[in-house]
Amino acid sequence: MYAQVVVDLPIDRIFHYSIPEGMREEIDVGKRVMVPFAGRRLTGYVVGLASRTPVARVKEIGAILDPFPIFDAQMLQLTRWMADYYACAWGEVLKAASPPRMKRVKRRGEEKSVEITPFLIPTTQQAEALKLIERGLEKDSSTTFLLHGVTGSGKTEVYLQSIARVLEKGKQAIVLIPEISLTPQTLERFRSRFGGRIAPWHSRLSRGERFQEWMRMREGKTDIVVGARSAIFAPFKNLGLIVIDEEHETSYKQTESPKYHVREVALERAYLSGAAVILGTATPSLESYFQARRGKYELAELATRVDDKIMPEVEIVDMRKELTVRGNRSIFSLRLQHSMQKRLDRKEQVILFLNRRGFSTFVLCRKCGQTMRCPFCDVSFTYHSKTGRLHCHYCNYQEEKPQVCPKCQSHQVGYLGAGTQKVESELRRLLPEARIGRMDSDTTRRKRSYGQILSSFQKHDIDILVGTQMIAKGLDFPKVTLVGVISADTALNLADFRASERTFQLLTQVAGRAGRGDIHGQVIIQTYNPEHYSIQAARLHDYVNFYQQEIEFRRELGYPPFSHLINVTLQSADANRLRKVAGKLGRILEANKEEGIDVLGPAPAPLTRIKGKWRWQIILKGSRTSEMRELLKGSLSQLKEPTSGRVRISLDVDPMGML
DNA sequence: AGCACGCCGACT
DNA sequence: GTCGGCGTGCTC
Repeated sequence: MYAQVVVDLPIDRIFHYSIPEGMREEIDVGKRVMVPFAGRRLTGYVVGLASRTPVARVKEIGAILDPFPIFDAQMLQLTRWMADYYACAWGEVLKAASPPRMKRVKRRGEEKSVEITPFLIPTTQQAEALKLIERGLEKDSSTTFLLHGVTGSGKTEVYLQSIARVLEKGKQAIVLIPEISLTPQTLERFRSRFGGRIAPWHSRLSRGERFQEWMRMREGKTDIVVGARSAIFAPFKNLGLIVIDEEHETSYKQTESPKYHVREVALERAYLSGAAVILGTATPSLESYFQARRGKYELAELATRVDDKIMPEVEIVDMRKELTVRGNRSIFSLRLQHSMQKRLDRKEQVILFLNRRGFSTFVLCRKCGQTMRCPFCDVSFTYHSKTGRLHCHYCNYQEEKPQVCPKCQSHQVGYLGAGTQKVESELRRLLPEARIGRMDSDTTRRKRSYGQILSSFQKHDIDILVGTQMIAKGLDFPKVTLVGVISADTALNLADFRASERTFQLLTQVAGRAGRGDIHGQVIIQTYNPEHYSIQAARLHDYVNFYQQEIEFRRELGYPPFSHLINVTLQSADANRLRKVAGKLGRILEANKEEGIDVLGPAPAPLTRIKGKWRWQIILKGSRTSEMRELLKGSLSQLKEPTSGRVRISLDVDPMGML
């Protein structure tokens, strides 16, 4: 007997090992093993057993690491599919899908008893969505539902009641939510309906807790996992439903290898196990809505908020006119200033959103025009008032702020472009009586500060909360009646085919924070692009309108969902060699490619240098990823022989952006 | 990924 | 003459 083993390295191959006498009984497919490999000891995964081996000299397995298989046949199939689709090694995927190893198992204490709250009576729209979903749950084959519901329309209630149906049938459910919204409050909402049958799964769990939860799932002591991306690998045997909340979130794509998108993995797992999938969002990704339109997904709509709360009123302020017509130099338009004052007078709360942290987003010499840039990255420095220094947001390098221009020695160093720190300080000047809080990755660096800021906002110890991305999603504070977007243009100006989509999603999500209580909400969006369709559609809360314009743009340029992209990034400290290698790979790809595949580039990446490494990229565009992967595989092996070394090449299948 | 082997430049 | 840079290939 020989074990077919995949190792924990980026080598997509199977290696054979002999099984020592004492391990014959214990060895099994799906268990982890310790194996000798090129003079090292590595973790391996047994993916098969064979009576013969094609290899002349095999080594012996060192140890068996699991008392029972951690992967069943279906999970092996799923992970193998991922390795193929994302062009990475099986071992990397298996590693990402593995529970932690535990030496000794501690029993955990008393189950906390939880009060079970009853299900709410669904609204007419929720009832219709549920009826549709229930029909899908009856089937043995997998169905995907796109639950398109405006912010505040009660999508969670639909999830909860769908899950209840699944449990009734003796099946299990996976609920995926973005890490950022995986708060104790969210978990509580699920716990209060399903009690101890919930397993939480997020990055703040310790190894022991993770292992414990994993065991409880495997042993059938829990039926529902609520967690971030990697919860998709939950060891349920009879999976009935996968819910992906905020389906459009970019954080569902893993940024490190294996660079998988959990939505695609979920669809594949659901297909293998005959489970249903619910993709819930107020702003579907273009891909998902496109699939719903062409009948691949079933579309369920929740068009109004629960209790018929009306959507907030969205006003757009044209910042081009602010200075020229109204003589206002402030980062706050007069309209926003007046509205904030009014809300404060009425003892209501305000959220101000700006997707850039720091004080000034660039520093330049007003005399010679020199901008202060990170010496290691191709980005301008951000000035932080907290430290009084220049920070690079890509490599964390910091410098003292210059007293004089390093190029021309002029004293006229200017600080331009506002970040959240600047918004906060300007706000203190403008509204000295207001209590102001700020929430961005600088103020939430300490573990508990995220919850602390939110709870003081909840208690109304804060009147105005200034923040980045992280305040755009999911927050539900009834006293927030005004949301101000300081600049809608930051995402729009990126050289990325998803710029409009991101902008629309972000604006819609932030706008959804307003008017969740009894008072009608108001949203003010400041922009230099007031006519842009993603801004106009957000103003009208009109997803379909946005979709129709954006899908035309994608169709014309052949971008997703009309094609797939593979982003090939080449990195090196040696700029010249990098350019040569990139050029060579580009020529090989051009020469080998077949009809229907476009090779874009090679070109310097949008961020030409990060942490001292230069970056070039080639983008493959085509309708069949399998052909594109074949082309890459062949071309990379041709490139291997004469050059390479010093140049690192990484692949990203279905990248979220071009950056 | 890491580590060994092997081939060309500058050094006690 | 050797030491050591890195480019290349292999790992059951």
